[in-house]
Amino acid sequence: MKIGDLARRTGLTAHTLRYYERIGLLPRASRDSSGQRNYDASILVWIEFLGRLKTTGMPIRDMLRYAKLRARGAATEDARRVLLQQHRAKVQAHVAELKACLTVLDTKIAGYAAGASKVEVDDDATAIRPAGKIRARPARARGN
Amino acid sequence: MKIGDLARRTGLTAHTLRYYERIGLLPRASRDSSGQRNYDASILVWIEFLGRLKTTGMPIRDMLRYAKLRARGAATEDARRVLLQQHRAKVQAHVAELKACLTVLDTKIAGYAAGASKVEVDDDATAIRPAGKIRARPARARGN
DNA sequence: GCTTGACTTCGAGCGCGCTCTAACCTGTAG
DNA sequence: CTACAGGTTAGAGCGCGCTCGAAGTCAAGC
Repeated sequence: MKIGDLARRTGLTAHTLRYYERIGLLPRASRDSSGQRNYDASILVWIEFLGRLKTTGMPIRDMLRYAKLRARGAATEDARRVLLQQHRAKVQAHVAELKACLTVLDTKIAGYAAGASKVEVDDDATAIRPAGKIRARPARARGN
Repeated sequence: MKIGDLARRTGLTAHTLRYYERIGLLPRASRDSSGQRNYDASILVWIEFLGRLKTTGMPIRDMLRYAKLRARGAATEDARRVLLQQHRAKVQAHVAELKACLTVLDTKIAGYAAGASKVEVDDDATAIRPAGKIRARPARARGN
């Protein structure tokens, strides 16, 4: 499979696929006689999984850590499981947060629908600092 | 209330608060005799709401559209309701997507936990292109 | 008077995740 | 032989949402 086909199948652009290979998210694809990438269909599974991680908000650097563990084989399965479990917890927390926001949105929408310039809609007095986001600045540590 | 206090109360930095004012997300704060911003406590409600929008993934340019409608008063309530309803739908869809991803994660984690290098964990053959993301490039239209 | 700390404006810089351009190469159809 | 589609690389550029630095002002406390 050539890069254009893979692009069509995954919904990513060829540019993005090359970019992913460059940074190590995708393994270096084998090349044909004229240097063009030739993909095995099995890559689709991996790319889809990457898509899930991306959808759930995992930053590329973390996907990269996972990818590198994966590349090192079965010995890293524990580490990978831990990584996914931590990510899962974050996603779950985020879903809960979103649901809370949804009810706030619903309240506000209901206010607009019912009130029609009769109720003071802009002041629903909920407390600030909703879920303990204490501004712990991420500390920008790099180093793979 | 001075900007530092507001920063502490909201969890945003003073830098960010000034930035928000600059771009129009926050109304221009009144200044005291020496030019320092003096905030009314009512701003907290608005900032919290902005936080909800941000948490739910609304881009700043959309918050800006909402903020400008809000600034124009009660006549824009219909438009604001529509805007929030559209956003709500997106958020709900995103939550559904995340939940689907959670079950995928769970499957994979379970595979690692049970298998321990006995099952082939890296090939759960789910179909690619999970939720009809057809690569409609956003079309980058600017203009407020 | 002097230091300290919190504020002001303006504008540059950054991290992220792509996205695109330029210049070039290759295989196939007409 | 020519045209064209689609591939290659290296590297620059972009949109987003901040984040920070420089240089200056101001008020309070010692």
